[in-house]
Amino acid sequence: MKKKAEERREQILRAAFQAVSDKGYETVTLQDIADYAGVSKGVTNYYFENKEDVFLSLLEWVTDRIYQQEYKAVSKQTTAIEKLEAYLYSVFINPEKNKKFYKVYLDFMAQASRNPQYRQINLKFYENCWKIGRDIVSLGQKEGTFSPDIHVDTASKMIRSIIDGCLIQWLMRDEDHLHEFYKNTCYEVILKYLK
Amino acid sequence: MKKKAEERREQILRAAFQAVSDKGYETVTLQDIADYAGVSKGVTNYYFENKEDVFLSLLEWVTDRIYQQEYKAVSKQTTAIEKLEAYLYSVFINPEKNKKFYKVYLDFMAQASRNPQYRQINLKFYENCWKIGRDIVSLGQKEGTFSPDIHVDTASKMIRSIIDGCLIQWLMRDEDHLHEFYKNTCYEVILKYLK
Amino acid sequence: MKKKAEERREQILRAAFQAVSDKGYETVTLQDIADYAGVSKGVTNYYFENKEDVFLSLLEWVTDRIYQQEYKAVSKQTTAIEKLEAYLYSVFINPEKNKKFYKVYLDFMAQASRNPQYRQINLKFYENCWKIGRDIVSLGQKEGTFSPDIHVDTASKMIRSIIDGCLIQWLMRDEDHLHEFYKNTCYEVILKYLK
Amino acid sequence: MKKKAEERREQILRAAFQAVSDKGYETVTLQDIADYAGVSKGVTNYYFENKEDVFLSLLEWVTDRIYQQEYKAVSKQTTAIEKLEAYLYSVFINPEKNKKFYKVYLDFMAQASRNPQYRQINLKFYENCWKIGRDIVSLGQKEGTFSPDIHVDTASKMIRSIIDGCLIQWLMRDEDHLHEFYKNTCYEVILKYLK
DNA sequence: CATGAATGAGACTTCATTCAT
DNA sequence: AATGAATGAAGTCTCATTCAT
Repeated sequence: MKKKAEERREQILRAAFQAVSDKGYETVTLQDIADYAGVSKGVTNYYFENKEDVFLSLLEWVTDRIYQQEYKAVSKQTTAIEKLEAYLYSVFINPEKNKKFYKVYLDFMAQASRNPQYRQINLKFYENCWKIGRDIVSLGQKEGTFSPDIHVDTASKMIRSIIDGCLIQWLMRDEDHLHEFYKNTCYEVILKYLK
Repeated sequence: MKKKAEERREQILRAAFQAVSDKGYETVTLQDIADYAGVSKGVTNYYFENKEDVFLSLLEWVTDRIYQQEYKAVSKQTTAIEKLEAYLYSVFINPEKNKKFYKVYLDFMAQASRNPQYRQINLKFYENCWKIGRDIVSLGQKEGTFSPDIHVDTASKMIRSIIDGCLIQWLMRDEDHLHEFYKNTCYEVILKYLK
Repeated sequence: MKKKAEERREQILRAAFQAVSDKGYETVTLQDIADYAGVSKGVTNYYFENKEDVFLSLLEWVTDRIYQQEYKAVSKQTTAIEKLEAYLYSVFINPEKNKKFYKVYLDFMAQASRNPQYRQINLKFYENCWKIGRDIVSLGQKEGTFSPDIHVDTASKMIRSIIDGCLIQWLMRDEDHLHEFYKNTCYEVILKYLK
Repeated sequence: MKKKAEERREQILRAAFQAVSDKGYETVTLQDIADYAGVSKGVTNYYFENKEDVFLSLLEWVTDRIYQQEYKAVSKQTTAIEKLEAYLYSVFINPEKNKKFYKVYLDFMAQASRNPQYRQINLKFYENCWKIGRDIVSLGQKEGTFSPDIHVDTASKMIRSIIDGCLIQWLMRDEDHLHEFYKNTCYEVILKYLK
């Protein structure tokens, strides 16, 4: 029953995601994760090599999920503007989810700044995000919506930089009602840059 | 001699800065910090309440130092463009120093996402950065260099968001030679936004 | 089918013997034993009460096997000297097997020094060995080959002491080529003692 | 105060010796050792790298102490026979001490059979014991007490083999009153071998 | 019969903190 | 003012044992 095992792993990762978001990367214990998952302490070590393995798997799982959501949202739209908007609405999904993810993501980036394994996984996430950005910008240029002077690769990097910069600042300010402000302003800045 | 004590504290904070940058917020031990400072283990507990106190003091000290540098650089210039450029050159000082600071800063933001004390200190840093931004944008509007439609407060937030977003992405990519790229593109994006 | 079960137990014991020899009494896990036996983890607990039961059974099984070999070898000979020689050749069978057995045997003796159950099983082994010794010495005295002053019981104890002492020292020195030396010298010492 | 630290280490080793003798090499915990030493759990890790370091130090310490005792006892005597007797009396010191040491020693030999570090330390002990044996045998040959045909190096190996063989068998039989028997018979066997 | 998922006790180890010197 | 020995809480990980399938 490979299926069962895969479900179990995901159950644990889901619990780990919530636990890390609540308590922080280094503070969270395997016991915490087990508690969140409603399983016994030993289970985590049964499905994962060790704590680090849980975290690496978690980073991979969570960034992949985020990417999938973003990709799906963008795919549904046709014009560059629609796609860009869909992308931003998908990224700035809502205060609760953004908080949950960016808390964890900040933890992981802090790790990634010293640990190549985390960095590697994050890079894969970046590549995916950049790809979305590139596609939107290319399309916009073909449509004539965006300036032909913009360098596509560069723009894709900037789009994600601005997004992350905005959401991190928003998170640091810890005021849910500013979410709308950052979403809109982020969109404006990107749009102005691309036109 | 209050002076002596203050020097001692700074000696420890300087060591802590390097130690945290090298090893990470949670990984670093008081022993590490003592080693980096070339003092005995007990000293840290003598000059600081506890580990958390060291870290809070460190965050305050390091963000203040960064702000002072940025402020000084901007002050020396007269036109808005010159000031903006000076600001960015001061922020993107060089790969080594950016790496050292942003590693620590990511650690602290990860903490701040859950701990109000860190958040408070970071907010003070933000306020200072925003003030620099506001002054530049206001001046630019007075000069006629920047668009009068730009909302000054909003712009100041965005400037720092874009900066942090770029430097974090740069750090994650871990390639020193990209520093130049991010500095330049960051400047372009901001400029395009303000004009 | 009682037979099937008995075979299964022996299969596990054989695996346990190799596993303990390789990894050591306390280090070996039930999983190791299962792996060596090519069966699943649960099987061991199915055929044995618990880990201790495996080990007690193993000690009994392995000492019995050793004794049987020695007994058979001695039985084939007729004179005391021949029997003594056969005994020693059977004990000092070859470096590989001696190493395998004495590693495990040392482990068990270490246990036996504190646990009466192991001690009991080892005593049974001793009794068997002493019996072999007694028979040889008695025969030798009847033949006039060995000194009539030798106390038979005492001699039987000494013979095994010398053998074990030699093989343990040989094992500790970890040089296969010394096997010959210890076998020959052991024989000489015993012979000199008996004459 | 290097002295204080050295005393502390010895205090811990002494406690570890008793604890291992009582509970066994693998069964004993660092908590046990701390309890026996009357100190807190952390102390053991303060004075030793880890558990293995405690045990390696213990083996070294205990075998050295044993050797010193034996050496001193032999040194006091003048003739070969006297020295041999003194050696054996020193080795077969009394049931209590022999039991305590050989329990621990069996544990260590079991380890040594797989771990070169333990083997190395034991080898050093062997060399010392063999040296004592060699000196006695050489002297005996010079005196004309022992047969000139005996090979000195070989004899020294055998003496320790017989001693260890006897004491291990004695320990396995777990009857204090047999101590006298093994001591005497061991002496006889060695003497007969040397003459 | 056999499997292997799940449990949870318990061991080692690290380290912030205290405190006598 | 400074040291570093000592404490003990807490976390990770291993593994014997149980039990549903």
